[in-house]
Amino acid sequence: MKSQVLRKKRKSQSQVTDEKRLQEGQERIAAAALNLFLQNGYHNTSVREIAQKAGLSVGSVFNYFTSKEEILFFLLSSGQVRTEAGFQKQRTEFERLKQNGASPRDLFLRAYEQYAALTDELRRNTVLAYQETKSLTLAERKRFLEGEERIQHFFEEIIAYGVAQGAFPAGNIQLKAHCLLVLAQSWAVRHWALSSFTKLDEYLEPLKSIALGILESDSRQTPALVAAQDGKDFTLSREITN
Amino acid sequence: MKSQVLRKKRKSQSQVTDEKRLQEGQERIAAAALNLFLQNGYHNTSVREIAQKAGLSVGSVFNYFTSKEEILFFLLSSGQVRTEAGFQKQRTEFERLKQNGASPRDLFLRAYEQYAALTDELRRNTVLAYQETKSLTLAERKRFLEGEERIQHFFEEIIAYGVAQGAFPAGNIQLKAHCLLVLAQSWAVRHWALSSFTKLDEYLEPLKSIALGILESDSRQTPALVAAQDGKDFTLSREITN
DNA sequence: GAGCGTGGAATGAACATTCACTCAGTTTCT
DNA sequence: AGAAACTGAGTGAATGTTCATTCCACGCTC
Repeated sequence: MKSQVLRKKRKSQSQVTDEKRLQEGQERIAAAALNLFLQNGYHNTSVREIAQKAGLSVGSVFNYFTSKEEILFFLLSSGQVRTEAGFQKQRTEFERLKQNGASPRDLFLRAYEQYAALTDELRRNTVLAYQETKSLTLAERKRFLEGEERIQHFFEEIIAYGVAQGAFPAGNIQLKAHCLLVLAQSWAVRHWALSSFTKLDEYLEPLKSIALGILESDSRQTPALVAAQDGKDFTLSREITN
Repeated sequence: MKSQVLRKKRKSQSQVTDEKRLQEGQERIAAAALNLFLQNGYHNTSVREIAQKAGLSVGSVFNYFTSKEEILFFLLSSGQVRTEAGFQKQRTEFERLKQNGASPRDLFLRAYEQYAALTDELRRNTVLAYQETKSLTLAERKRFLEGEERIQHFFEEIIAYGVAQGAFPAGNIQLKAHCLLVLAQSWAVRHWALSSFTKLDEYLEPLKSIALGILESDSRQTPALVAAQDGKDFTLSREITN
């Protein structure tokens, strides 16, 4: 089990009071921590290492953050905040373009480009989030998932709009939105497998036509199954569920 | 930094000698550990908890594994081994079907189904692998990535075959294979976002037509960009690279 | 300008806790 | 009885956090 109970209010003594200095210090420490976390993982990184990398003493770190955990929060939620900001921007632009009579296809492409740019920019935070959610409180974890859900819903909306306009065939909208998000995120998460792409744009360009392909596919019609022997015969052992 | 140095040879005393008993014990402990690791993460799980869940004392755990880390290795590489086994099976069946003159489309669908079944079966191991790679030696980490690369190459081969046969349009094969794998894996990794699907088959059926859509799309032709203001204007701050 | 007082910030040794791992003794099996 | 397996209190190392002390920049007084 774990602590995750007492999120104590900031200790009275010895906090850095100057707001600007505090922020700068936090950014500095967090930047050092992000590198170390990505390299070695949260739990394999000691506060001493963070302090050293940030050019501070151990004690000072705790003038800027009340706990090591808070550094992780800071990193993850700053990613979250920026995602949210970008998302809001997308939303308003979407409405604007819609009013201007943009085609569903263009609406989608624009939104998808923006989303991809955002995940690219926050690539490192995203990877960290995926790897370290287990180190979060349940509540915090939920918040993160909700953020992503909101974005997925947004794409579902865009698709639904296109369907309503007759631009895309009907089909499982949730599934399509899921696929689109996953493919965009895979640029961050599975970067290593995309050796032949160096810049986001190189990846995004061909991805866009794939994405359009997904939108235009009718995922209700199921392709014929291949007749073959039982596909599970390489099953080896059961797993215990809890 | 970390330990990850001394992979000591098994201690002389008090190991479990009976091979069968040893294996059963390991499976039992590993199963308990997998649940805990998935629930709380590797580092937030103590050996005591594992022992308790497995119905053993702490000491006994160390009769079956020489370290906590070894339990993690066991879990990850048993997943790896099973993936590899399934993969080999796929490969031979692929050759067989190809000899029998199966269409590229059917060849692909069959392989994709099998791969999806495999990732579904090993869902929990896969998630663990994604979350805990940071706890591995560099060498171990590399091994895992190589395993996945091999599978991606396999799909690239299948696609290339289809292209050669004139069944699929040419296009960026690496990218397509990447997308296909990511979508299949997302069933395991992003399970929570697929609330409306309860069984793999429900997900796989519509996914197959999406996958075929990807294969049949020509990802070289780029869709027109939407004219709009700079898509990066919600950039907020730089990240430090190391 | 020299001396002094003040308080915010930095420091790192010390503390407390957690936890992987050991081992001497006990139980179970044959 | 003897071997094999199990047990759990004990050990030591690692590490998050604290806090008494030091440092330093600034303003005040004479």
